[in-house]
Amino acid sequence: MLTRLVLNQRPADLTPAEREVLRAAITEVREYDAQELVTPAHRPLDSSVLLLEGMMARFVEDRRGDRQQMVAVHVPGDFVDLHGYPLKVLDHEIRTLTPVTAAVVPHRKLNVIQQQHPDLALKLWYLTMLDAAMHRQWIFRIGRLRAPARLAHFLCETNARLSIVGLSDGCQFDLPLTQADLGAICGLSAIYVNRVMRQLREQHLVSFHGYRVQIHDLAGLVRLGEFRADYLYFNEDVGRRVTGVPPL
Amino acid sequence: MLTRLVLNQRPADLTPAEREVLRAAITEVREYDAQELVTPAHRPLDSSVLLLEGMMARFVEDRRGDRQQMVAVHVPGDFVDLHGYPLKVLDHEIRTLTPVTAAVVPHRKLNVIQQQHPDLALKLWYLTMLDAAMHRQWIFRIGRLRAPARLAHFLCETNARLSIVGLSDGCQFDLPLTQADLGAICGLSAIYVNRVMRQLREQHLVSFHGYRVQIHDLAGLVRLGEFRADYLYFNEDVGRRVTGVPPL
DNA sequence: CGACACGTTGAGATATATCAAACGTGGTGG
DNA sequence: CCACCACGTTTGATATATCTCAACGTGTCG
Repeated sequence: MLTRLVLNQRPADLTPAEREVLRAAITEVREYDAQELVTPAHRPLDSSVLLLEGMMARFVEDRRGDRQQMVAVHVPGDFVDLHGYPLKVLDHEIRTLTPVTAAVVPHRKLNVIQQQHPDLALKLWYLTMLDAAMHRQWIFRIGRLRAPARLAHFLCETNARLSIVGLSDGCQFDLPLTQADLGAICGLSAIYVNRVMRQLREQHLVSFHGYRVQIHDLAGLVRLGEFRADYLYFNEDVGRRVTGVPPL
Repeated sequence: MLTRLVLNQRPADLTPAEREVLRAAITEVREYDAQELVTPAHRPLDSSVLLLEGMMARFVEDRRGDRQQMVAVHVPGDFVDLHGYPLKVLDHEIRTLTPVTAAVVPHRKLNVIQQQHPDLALKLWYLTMLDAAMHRQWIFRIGRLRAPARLAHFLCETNARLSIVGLSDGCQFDLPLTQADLGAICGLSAIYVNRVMRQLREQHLVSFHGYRVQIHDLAGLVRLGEFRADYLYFNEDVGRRVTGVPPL
């Protein structure tokens, strides 16, 4: 089912009826190439996209437009630009990182949900608040952590998010990002990302094979990145699992 | 009127009837001292606060709890922890920076709005999306800008936000933050903030007298900080004014 | 085969942090 | 009234993290 992923394993998980309402709001499923612009900045929007397969990201550009800061990475199950529904116009752009399959939900359908399904509407609001919580951790990551910890923190977050949608087995997952991308995420230069990744490898925390990440010491990575899973608002057992606490 | 400030000068400004509904949801007006904890992290909440006078801020703590990253600063008119309504539990704490007057809105009142006033509920959602947009610019500021530009960007944002609530005349405002606070905002050490502030002063961009900021060259500050006001979602004329574009 | 994107390494430049010390300032208690 | 303290600011000297430039390797794809 197309909407099985949304809010999965969170306290505010959707009811079957709500899933059905949301599913019915999808008018189209679209395919995108890698590196394709999905939502431009500063243009009025009339629909939002729900990511089914592949990865997408959001970018804030600086004045010259070359050096971009990534402010969010999206995995399957994310309602990528749901915030475009209340905002109408975005302050950043959204692009695919890989080939993508995504469901389109027109804002007129969301209007109906907002008017007639207040409980579901609240859960959609909640969903956008999860994004905001992740934004705050990105600020913390870049503002307070040194480069190795930044990478570690990002890898922990990504591992956790991929875990609950079945795209990480808890220590191994695909991460289709170049070192330049990781730099745009962590506020580092691509070259320094390279050196820091080597450090992490030499400390036997993670290794990288092509675009595949293998975590060798999750607890160590969590410690280095000062990662706490609580801001992802998973159910408790999930939170424990993704921070390397062994199951009871 | 207590709610006059909310969403003021934005396209989604409240109607008089909506203002009245929101005003009626306030059960109490509370006073706080400076540096007081208003909302702890990781505790269930049952009300949110609307800031009327003074300034507040939100903090994400690192593992040791000493070095904190500020992720948001709040000025009068901000619905500081409205996001606590959908989230129920916060991933960060909220403290006052100055003595504060704030209105308390219980979540049970927000439930009624969510159920019975979908248009107003959407505007409240919108309000939390403005916070998220500011989070994204904080990420950009810390991730892509050098220290002088970070300070400049933050000062531009704060000047703009204070302007629309009448607390800046466009080039002068009170900013009750220590240099250590500015460091916690910009991801810099307090000592370096001091040196960078001197640079800004020597370039005749801004000067500081106690806790009063005077902007001498707004256009220059905007350029240095690569500041664009669009993410604040003001009406157009306001946006032009706060970026130093002279009135026609 | 050449072009191109990405990864890797080295050397050197620069931005920022850290440590230490001195200086104001306002408040507080004697 | 003074002595004192806590707190914030300012400055200098030095350490460190990170960036930039340049070069080279590798795989992929036309």
